[in-house]
Amino acid sequence: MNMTPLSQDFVLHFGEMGSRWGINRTVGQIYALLYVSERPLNADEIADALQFSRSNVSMGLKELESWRLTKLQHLPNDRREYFTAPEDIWAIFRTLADERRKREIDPTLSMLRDAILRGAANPEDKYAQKRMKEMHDLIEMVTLWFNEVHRLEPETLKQLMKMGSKVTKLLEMKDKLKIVSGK
Amino acid sequence: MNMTPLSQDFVLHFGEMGSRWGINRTVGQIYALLYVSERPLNADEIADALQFSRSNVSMGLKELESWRLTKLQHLPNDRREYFTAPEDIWAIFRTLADERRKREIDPTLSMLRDAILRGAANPEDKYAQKRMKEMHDLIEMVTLWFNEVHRLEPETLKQLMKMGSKVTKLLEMKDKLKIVSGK
DNA sequence: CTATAATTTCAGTAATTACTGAAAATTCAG
DNA sequence: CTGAATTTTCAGTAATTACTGAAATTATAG
Repeated sequence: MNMTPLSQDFVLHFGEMGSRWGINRTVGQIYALLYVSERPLNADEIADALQFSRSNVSMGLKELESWRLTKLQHLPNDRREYFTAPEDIWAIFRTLADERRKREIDPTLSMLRDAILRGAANPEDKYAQKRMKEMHDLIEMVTLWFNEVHRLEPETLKQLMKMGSKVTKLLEMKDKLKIVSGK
Repeated sequence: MNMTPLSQDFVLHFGEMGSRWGINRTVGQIYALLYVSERPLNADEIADALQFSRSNVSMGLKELESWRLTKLQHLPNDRREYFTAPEDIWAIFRTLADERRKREIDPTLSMLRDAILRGAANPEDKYAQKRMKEMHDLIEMVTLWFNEVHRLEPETLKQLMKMGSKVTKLLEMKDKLKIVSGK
């Protein structure tokens, strides 16, 4: 199987971008290929399209699976495993955010919390703890908020996003409304 | 100079985390060290504290500079350059988000836009374009919103975050308020 | 069960990225 | 200017990460 030039470009770009994050080129390309492919692909087709060894594809798929970014299925009269990227782009976004939180944010928050609670004899440590607290609070705040926004329906989200900086005004309105309703 | 165990742990954790992102261990550690250090440090002090070669520190600082994450200053009667991390953690967060947008999001959006506008003869390309459009719209939406939120004052942001999922209710209130005020 | 198809593992190797020390370039006090 | 202090560059090397092919494992059709 050979990709169309359109898919080619997309796949290559994704490979490059992947390597700017922790994700390696191979994994990025496999995901991109699945993402733009309408029908499910098996490992051999992927290896063929991307010119990777079969074993490399196997490892890449495993990695993607650990990120919960692929779906596995079987076709009738075919023993091979077929892979797709989930349909709903919002779901993909959430999954990715979730995994990153689990792998990167949570351990960092935990480390920071521990560090902040330790005894600090010297002024250096006092200052370091102050800084760590600031970082901790920022991360926690952003994360908490994100978790909440996460649960919103795409429609609500779109609405919110259209508002943009008008949220400030909205917040003011909220206070007025409270007064009006007496609540 | 030797770090306290507290700073040690923080610096090491950051080094590890850095390498999960595109940032290398060295750069992560240098930044962490500056972040928890109350007074500015020169390159030799950094090299000494982290046990890196002087030239490695030089390269690391240059990298951090390209991310606009360090501030350079001079001390009286000292020719050497001294470095700090900016004070305001929100400012740091914004800078980081800005740079990532510039380096990762913008090129991706541009690639997607181009791809979507190309002619698509076959059904595969049609589908691929549909998917790319979905991705493009998601990224653009999140980015636009983020840009707006970005400009808000920390205080407003905190307020918003405290609200969390209540934003949905707030949106409903907004509609009611419109009716009440007749606007 | 058995035979074969499919997938995974893993040791070895290739490719990439990180790091160093020496040399070059730059800066600035005198 | 001059020369010492400081910083940067860069070629070579070390360390890490990615990738392959062969062998082992697992799954399933018959």
